[in-house]
Amino acid sequence: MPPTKDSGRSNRGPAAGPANRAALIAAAREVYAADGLNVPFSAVAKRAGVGQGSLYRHFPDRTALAVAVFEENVTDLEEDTAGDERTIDDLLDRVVAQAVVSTAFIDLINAHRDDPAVAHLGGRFREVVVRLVERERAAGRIGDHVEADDVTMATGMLATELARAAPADRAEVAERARRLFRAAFSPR
Amino acid sequence: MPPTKDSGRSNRGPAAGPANRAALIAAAREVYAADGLNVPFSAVAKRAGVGQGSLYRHFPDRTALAVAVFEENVTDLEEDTAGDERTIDDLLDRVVAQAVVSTAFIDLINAHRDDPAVAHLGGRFREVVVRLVERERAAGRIGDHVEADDVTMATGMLATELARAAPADRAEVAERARRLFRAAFSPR
Amino acid sequence: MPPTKDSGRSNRGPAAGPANRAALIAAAREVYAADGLNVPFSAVAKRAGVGQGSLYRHFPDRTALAVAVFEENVTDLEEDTAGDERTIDDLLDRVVAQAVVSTAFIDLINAHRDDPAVAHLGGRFREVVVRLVERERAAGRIGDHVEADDVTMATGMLATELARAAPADRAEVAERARRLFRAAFSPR
Amino acid sequence: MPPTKDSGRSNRGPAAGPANRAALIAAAREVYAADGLNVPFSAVAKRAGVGQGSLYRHFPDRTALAVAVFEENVTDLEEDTAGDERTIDDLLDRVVAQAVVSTAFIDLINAHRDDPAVAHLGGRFREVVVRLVERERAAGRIGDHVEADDVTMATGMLATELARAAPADRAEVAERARRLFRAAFSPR
DNA sequence: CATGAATGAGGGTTCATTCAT
DNA sequence: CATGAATGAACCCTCATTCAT
Repeated sequence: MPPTKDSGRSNRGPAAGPANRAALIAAAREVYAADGLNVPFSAVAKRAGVGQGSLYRHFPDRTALAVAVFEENVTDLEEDTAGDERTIDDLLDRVVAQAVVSTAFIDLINAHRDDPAVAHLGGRFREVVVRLVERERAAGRIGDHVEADDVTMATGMLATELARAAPADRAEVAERARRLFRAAFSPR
Repeated sequence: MPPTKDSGRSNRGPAAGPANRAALIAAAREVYAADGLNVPFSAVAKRAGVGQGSLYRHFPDRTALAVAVFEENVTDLEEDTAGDERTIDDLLDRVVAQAVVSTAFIDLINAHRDDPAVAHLGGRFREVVVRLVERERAAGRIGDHVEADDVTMATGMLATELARAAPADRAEVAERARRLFRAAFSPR
Repeated sequence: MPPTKDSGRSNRGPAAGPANRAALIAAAREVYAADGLNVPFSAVAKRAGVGQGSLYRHFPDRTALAVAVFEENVTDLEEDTAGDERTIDDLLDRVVAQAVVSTAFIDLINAHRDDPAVAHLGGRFREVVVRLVERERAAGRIGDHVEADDVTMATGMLATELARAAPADRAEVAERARRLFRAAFSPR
Repeated sequence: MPPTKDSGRSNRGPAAGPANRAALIAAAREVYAADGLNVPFSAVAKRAGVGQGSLYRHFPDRTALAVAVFEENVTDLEEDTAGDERTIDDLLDRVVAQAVVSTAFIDLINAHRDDPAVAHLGGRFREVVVRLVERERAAGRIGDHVEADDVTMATGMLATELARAAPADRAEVAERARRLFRAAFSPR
């Protein structure tokens, strides 16, 4: 059960902790984007150049890792939509850019809606959307029939559709989907 | 009278071929609807009351089985939309009723768009949509901006969103999504 | 996920089923006796020359395997004690001969006393003891204070003590323990 | 006054050495009694509120820890049986109270009978038993056939039987076993 | 042509042990 | 000298696929 030998990169010590955590999050992003959501969990550790045990220490399960990944996204998003200039279109832009990770998160949210960490994150995301919708409605850029939950749902659909498409088709898919939602949201 | 030995359920002989095929398709529908898309492939055989070998004989891989399942759906759909009374809303109704299987099919289509059987089936589905869109547009029930591919995409989004939702939430999700697409398609 | 190649001994077909089952039981006996109770479960499969999957098919968990092993012992025991000549000493002889397996069974019984298969087997064993105790008491070879449960407990203690001892010490341990129990059971 | 920075619980410095040692021994007692012998070794460190490294520094392996734990028991026992009033029954009382830890020790003794620390401890325990047996025999409370090794063996059997039993059954098991040994040891 | 057992690679998770700080 | 994160081998179990009967 101990490492049979001292094979290669050894214990870098506790100092490596935060770096490992960050590496794991980055690796998760890359691996999900490259190989989809069904990669072995351990592939994340391998990609991060980190032992299996460290992966489990930092993120006891898939959900925890997804939460960490998405937490960065949401934080970015909050900062980015803090000002008054952001629109729903900007939100969809971001979704397009993060489609695969977003889909992973949405799947996990649906599977673990009771997990408090997940719920909290979902709440933060919804807050962003609420603010955007209010602002856009006030500006008359979207119809009164549009609710925040409609935009949230559209966000999920867009992400999923992109994650599903072959990379070559993504631009076209994104364009079509966004036209669809623009039509759905526009004032009547 | 031929000897009818072994009237149990073992080897029912060659005559069982077509019956087995049908049983497998039905079983696939049930199993996917009940337990989602991640059930072991072998669960289909068990549910159908058929040996593993027969499953593989009839359907060499998951795609082949999904194609067979969806083929029945498309055939139904073609028959059902042959007349003049069917609308896009009716199409979405059917999608709602078959959400989980539809999602499976969509995933497989995306993963095997080169498989001729898949392509053919996709073509048939698209034909149905084209006809519907033409008719609805002629009737002035949808806007001129709506293309068949928009409806196809909406179909996939709806199915996926439903397959993803917890069973208890499906009614609400379906309602919201359909409102969204109605708004997107309505004449301006 | 499929066998990468056709590496070595391939599928011997369903006919190998019963033989595999028997081989697994025999292997379990050997492995437990040789390496104690903490061997990896998979070692049994390896020793039997059988795939992991087959082990799990025949015996879904450790308990099921232990039950099967001990079932043979109990059946033997029942047959052997059917006549009138058998004594408690003979029972202890058998325990000595099967010490390690007996210990495994006792441990599992204690861990899964609710498992019906385990309970049934325990009941059969107790029956044998009850018969022996009645007969011995009638013959005046043991005291009236001796209950079947005392003998059952002694049986377990003897087995465990032997399983624990180094092989070289077993004869001495067996001798001492049996003297101890003989003293405990003898008429006053 | 020296700077007492970091009064939390991190690195308490060299002074914590003996305290840690004692905490680990106490933790081992608790953890084994509570969760049995198969807890992760690291659980002891966690329970003691001490780093993994300190556990390994003080006790390089499981045996070393078990020896330390049992050493306290034996020392207590020696003190307690120094006077003239103690009986074998008192010894068994103590075993009952310490069943799980005793079992752990017995297993380790059997696995490492060559380890000098283990041997020494075993010797001390045996000394206690020898004294008790002599005294009890002189008092006519046990038969001449009883040897110290018989009592030692009974001790181990009792501990094991208790450690094995479900907590709810322990009282009954203890009662039956002690009756058995009393019968075995009583003068003829 | 059906059956269903056999196979074994692979992914999940745990935990003994080491070692940088 | 304490800390506690890092490591990775090992075990568990599942399930896709094959193939003797």
